[in-house]
Amino acid sequence: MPSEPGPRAPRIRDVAARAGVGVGTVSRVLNDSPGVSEDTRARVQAVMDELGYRPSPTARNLSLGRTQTLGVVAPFFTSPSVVERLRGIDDVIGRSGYDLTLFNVETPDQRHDAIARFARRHRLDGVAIISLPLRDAEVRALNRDGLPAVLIDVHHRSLPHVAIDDVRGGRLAGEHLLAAGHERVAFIGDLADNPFGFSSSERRLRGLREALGAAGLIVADEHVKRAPYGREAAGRLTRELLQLRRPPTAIFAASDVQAFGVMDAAARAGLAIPGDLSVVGFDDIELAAAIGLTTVRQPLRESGRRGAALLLRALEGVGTGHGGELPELELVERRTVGRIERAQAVGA
Amino acid sequence: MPSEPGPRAPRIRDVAARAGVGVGTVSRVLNDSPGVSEDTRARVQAVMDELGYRPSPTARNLSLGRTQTLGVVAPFFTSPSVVERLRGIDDVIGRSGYDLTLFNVETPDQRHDAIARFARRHRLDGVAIISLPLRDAEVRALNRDGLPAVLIDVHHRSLPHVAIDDVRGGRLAGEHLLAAGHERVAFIGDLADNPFGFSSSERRLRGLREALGAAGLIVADEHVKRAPYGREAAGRLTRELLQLRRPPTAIFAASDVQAFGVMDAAARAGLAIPGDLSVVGFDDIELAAAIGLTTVRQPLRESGRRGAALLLRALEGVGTGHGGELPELELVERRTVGRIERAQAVGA
DNA sequence: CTGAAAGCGCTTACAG
DNA sequence: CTGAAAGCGCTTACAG
Repeated sequence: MPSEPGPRAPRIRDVAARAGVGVGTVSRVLNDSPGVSEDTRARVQAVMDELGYRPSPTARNLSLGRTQTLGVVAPFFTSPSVVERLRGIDDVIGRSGYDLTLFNVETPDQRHDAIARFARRHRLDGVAIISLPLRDAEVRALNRDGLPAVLIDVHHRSLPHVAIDDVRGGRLAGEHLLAAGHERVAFIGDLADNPFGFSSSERRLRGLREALGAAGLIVADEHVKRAPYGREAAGRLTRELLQLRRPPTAIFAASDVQAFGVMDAAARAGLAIPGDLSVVGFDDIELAAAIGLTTVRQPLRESGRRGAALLLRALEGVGTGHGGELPELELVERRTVGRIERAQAVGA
Repeated sequence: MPSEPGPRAPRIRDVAARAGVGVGTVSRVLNDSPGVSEDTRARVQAVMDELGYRPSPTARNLSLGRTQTLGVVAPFFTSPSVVERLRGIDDVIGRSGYDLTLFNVETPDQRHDAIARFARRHRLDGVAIISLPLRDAEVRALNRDGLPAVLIDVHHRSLPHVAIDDVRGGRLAGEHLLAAGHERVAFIGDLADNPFGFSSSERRLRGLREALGAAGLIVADEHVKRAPYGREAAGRLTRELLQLRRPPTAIFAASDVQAFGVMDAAARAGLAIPGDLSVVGFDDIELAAAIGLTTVRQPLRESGRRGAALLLRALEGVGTGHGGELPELELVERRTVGRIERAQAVGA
């Protein structure tokens, strides 16, 4: 232990005694409640300063029936895109007086734990859930407990949420590739039936198919590859694609992290990007720019901000409004897509 | 609001009444305390299940004088290296029964806020502080309040901490570059006198100097550049270095993120890496491998695990033991360092 | 304007 | 083995 706890911290009653007032009065100056003469207020304040008094949030919360802390449930909270959303959440929660408690979910079990853990609003005043579609039973539990909740990166008919149009994002990627002359486009994404219920990957694939379809093209079945989220897994899928008799000329990855896996595998296979293979990612995380990855930008940080703002509003009992429109998705053109006819490297 | 709060959640007294026992007894079965007949225990348990009873952590904590939550104070908690450490912390705290509250520090003000906010152990049972050297007054405040604290990525003579030998890390980078024939090695790091007090950057520079010094070489003053942490800033410094009359043949960056800035600037300047310029980073964050960056690996995630374990031990009142030795630093050779004599690109 | 008291929902000696 | 009661440190009607 650093040292002896020392004399116990002063409580409200110590302040009251020393100031010669009742605890109620101290509480009132603490809370800037009206009905305290300027005189006593000053005196009490002085004693608080002198004693270095700090009210106990725990006691306060018990009395008030709240916890003053908000939870964030996120799968793989250390993945770059989740981190960006977290940053957005912190932008607004950080200065709100609420504490932020993290519930990391990396296994289906943890998912269950997390949700059970904050149930009954005994622990949290509200919760933001990132990228995890909720089951009906879970939504009912939240409602039953009156626990305000918002969803980020997930659509839901009865809960406030902020989400993007993934299908459109996939279409943007497809159209860009099409414009560059690609006709054999592959897709690398998450498992369609993953234990967390992520579904954005499939929607992005749908968008890609729509874009190609509008040009009379299809995404060949052998060109659609799925694996658990991650860079290595994406690299593995890429190797499979490259060994096909008719390998794709371009790969659209459901996330930048997966796109990096593609680039990695291509490099190891001795392929130049974009000379031999083009790749488009999704997210536009910070490193995409550094690497020069062409990708579909989604407003990650802003989604966190909106979600947090929505949560704060729900806390005040303001309707279940949805997040409003997020900034549009856009394709950010960098250095990983080459024109297919000329078969020559573009840019550096 | 999702819906009406519904009937209020059952309290311990409701369970007691329905089970025909006193609240003390319910509390005892709740806490697996001895001295409850198997009979009553079963009966009480049944009622708890029936009512869906969940004890209030707030009330429990007030009664017990603890909060059951641990804090993590981190600068830029969304930077890759901090995220890795957080992940390590979560590895061990996640299954400990403690909640994790985040205090993000991106400005000197926030630093002050964070430390004031959890003072007096009213809010937290313990705290892990990442990369922020503590001032003496802050350490005294922690001690006075009896708030267990551990430091990660910071050395301290009286607080449990886990840190690496940055000087040695710098030396590893220098020796590797030397072995490849480089004699004009530049350094890009954080501001020596930054508002947060980071100091690892300077120690890494010292190590670099030692290595070159041992070979009778020096790091030219004009080859030492510092800026606030970040990719763009590192890119800016790189451009300055490249415009020198005698530009360096290699750059050692104090972190991988900064190394990416170097690579970015080099690419924009039309320089090939490692053909025209070599670069060595520090950290070995996940993406370093994807990009093929040669770097000094430090055990980021493990540092979080050790720090958290230390904190847990401090919570149990077990001495202030230091983190023990972390896995050794090692230089991970990839594709960004070329041999200087032959002046030819190495690898792909 | 201000104090005494009850209440928030637990835990834990203290007596049976 | 078990219950009644005090206590954790606040807040907030309720009476002055």
